[in-house]
Amino acid sequence: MQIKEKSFTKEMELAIFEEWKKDDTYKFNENTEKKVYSIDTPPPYINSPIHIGHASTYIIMDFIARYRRMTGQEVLFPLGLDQNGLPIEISAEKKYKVDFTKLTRDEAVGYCRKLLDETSAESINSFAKCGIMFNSWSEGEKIGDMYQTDSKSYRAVTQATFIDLWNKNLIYEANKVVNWDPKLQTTVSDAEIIYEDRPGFFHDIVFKVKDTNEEVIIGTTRPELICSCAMVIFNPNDERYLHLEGKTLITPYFNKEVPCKSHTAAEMDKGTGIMMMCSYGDLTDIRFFMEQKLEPIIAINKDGTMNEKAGDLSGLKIIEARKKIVESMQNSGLLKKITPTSAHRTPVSERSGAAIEFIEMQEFYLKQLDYKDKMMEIANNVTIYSPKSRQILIDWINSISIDWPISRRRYYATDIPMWKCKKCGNYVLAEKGKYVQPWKEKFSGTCECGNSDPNEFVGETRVFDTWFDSSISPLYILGYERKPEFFNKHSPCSLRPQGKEIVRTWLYFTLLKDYLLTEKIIFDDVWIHHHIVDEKGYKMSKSKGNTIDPQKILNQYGASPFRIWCAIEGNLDRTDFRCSMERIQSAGKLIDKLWNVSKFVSMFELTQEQEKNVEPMEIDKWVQSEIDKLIEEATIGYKEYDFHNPTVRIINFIRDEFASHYVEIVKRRAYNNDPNTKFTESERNAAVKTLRDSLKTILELLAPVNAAMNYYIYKEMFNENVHAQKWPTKTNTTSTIVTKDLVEFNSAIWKAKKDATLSLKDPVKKATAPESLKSVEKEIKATHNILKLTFGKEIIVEAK
RNA sequence: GGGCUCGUGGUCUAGCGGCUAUGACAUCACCCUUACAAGGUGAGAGUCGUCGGUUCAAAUCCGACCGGGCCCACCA
Repeated sequence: MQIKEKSFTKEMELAIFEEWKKDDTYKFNENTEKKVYSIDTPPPYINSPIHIGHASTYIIMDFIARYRRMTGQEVLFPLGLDQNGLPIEISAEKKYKVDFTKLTRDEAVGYCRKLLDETSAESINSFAKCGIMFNSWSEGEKIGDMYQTDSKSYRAVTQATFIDLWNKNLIYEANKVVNWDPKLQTTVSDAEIIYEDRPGFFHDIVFKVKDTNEEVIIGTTRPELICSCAMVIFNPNDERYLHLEGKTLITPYFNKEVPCKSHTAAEMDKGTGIMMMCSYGDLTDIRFFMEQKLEPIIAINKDGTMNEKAGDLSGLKIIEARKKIVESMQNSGLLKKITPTSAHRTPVSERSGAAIEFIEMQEFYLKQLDYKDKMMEIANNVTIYSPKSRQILIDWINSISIDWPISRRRYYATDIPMWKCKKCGNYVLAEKGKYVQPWKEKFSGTCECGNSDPNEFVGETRVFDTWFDSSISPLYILGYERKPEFFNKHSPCSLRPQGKEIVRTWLYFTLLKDYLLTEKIIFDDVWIHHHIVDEKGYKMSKSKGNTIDPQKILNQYGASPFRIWCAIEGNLDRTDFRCSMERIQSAGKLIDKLWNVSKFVSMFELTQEQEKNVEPMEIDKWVQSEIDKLIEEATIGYKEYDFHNPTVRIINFIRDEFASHYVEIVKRRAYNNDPNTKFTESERNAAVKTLRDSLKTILELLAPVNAAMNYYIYKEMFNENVHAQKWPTKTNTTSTIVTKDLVEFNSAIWKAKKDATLSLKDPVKKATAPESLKSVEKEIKATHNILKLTFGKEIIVEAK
């Protein structure tokens, strides 16, 4: 069919996306004999609409999926939605203006469900509008179906992995100092802590030496912790305090005796140079207490209030307690002065913004310290694109110092599947395969001690860290626990695509947990992407107001320019993309050429009879040999997740070689209606066949990126689905024409005509072309209307 | 504070020891040419972040510094 439309519009595109949703091409066939290429797509949080960073990275994943499908692989490209954890709860609390700590658990869970129902449709729709084709758009149990991490099925698998790890003796419960978020009332992992510069104040308070009554001024930022002070230290080189070595000091306000020692942890130029060690103001304190084998005095409760250890500060919140003790000490002269510190690095909960407190809690841990060497080996062996990102993972593994705390005291997450036997105090586990909620379900079974009375078991109320769920996504999508045969046949997962900022969380935890469960490196390849930043190179954030809504781009330009932009802007695995509407818009113009040249080529068709009667000329072989180079570059590039260089090459080829030179030269042969230059029927047919074959290959090569337009053209011209085609292979054609000679000669003619203010149709008096173009003599003479054409070393053009 | 990473015409990008540094977008000039004015042809625009070093030769290797980003960290 001939293409008539002036241009490819976003309306045509939307119609195609709707067609695709019904197209079996993208569905996943569980019983396939093909090699499976599985993509562990990052399940996005859908508590807010997807932003431009999501859109861009999923578009690149769609490139990968489309390319792999064409190479003959069965592509597993499922859509997952992450619906567990604190972000969901916080969004729900905000949106419905409720406080979960004041609700029943069922009510809290209800609000989360409500939020998720209201927001998920919008996100899913945005993906579709980008032309991203997942295997499925509805939730289900089949491989490739959309999944949600809060579904019964997913949670059952999460629970099963816990049961397995518990039985492997890899999980233990321990009373340890944890990072406590007093606002959310939960333990948080190191990965969920950020450090903020917050203003602080040194409070110079007065300690007294026990026997001499000498006053010692100590600077502290946490005066409310005086009650838990267990020692005072100064630097061994600090002559101001050397005489205090081994003395006993009396704390102010609480009048408790504490030892005074020299220790290198104290720095001479910080504060007053002498410091009190409390349990626990910060991580220094924790390490110090462990080192000195000091008994901690925990004075802060889980809810961020002081307890009875703090004397009359008991019951007050930390800030209130600080205020009270400061006022009181000021009045009694125990506090000399307050000076602001330079910005004070404060550990803050990433999710809630509350300052982290360090308290002791009973939590479950997954062993990871024992596996650091193994993890390092895995980090060194998994294939990472770009290889430079490997270092992020290695650095993180090196810095791990505690086991992974996997339990949380929140509501909307996977429930820990166990009960405690009231009789013997041991834990009993749920059976694998079914999602259980021990906090509202009774245990039916028998404890090792013989207890089988359902009322004699206490259901666990804690839930899992959200990374405990997300870290099994590659297992889940490959049917782990649910379809063991499929899983065994098709694991490990082919690709993990993800952002560099979650290497230490999602990537690390997945490699760790899935190794502990399967003893495999769970991924063949890991593709780590950088970020979409604003025009000036700054990170986009809602608070800065520099975010770009992908809907705006899609509504204004459609998906095609955006997809092209994702490819041509650079390699996202190596660099950030600066997002500008202007550049996205102009990216769209780059492929107008493909549309127009397709319109031209579609004017020519051959009958079956004519197809047999072709005699390629040298220029036909030349364009074929150039396309061979493109095939090679695209194949190598795409395989290594480089869509940038091949796309730029293909687009440039279409315009600078194919349209400008090949099409210009053969169009007279294709029309073959110039009485002065007649071609034979088989020469004419060769032109048409080469035009059509070349375009066909070009469309195939660019199909992963320019998915919709190429689909449209291909269907019109060749009546097939380009995305279901076999990836093109080289024809190994050779040509005597030197590309550079051809391009330079044509350019010289065009320039000469322009300089002589001639029309392109006007004749050229005489010209000398490079020797390698001798085989195209007839055609270049006709193309440029050259009256006298000779060949030599140098290009000479005499226009008039 | 430490580690990693990036820094190439106005903007983005290729190159990662060796011809006059690749290409795009934007800018300017001219041009309707049997696909294309949402186009074509051509032009201008860069001391390859800065400063040193290695080399016959450096955008490319090394060091220091500056700037962006990510990650980590015990400053009372």
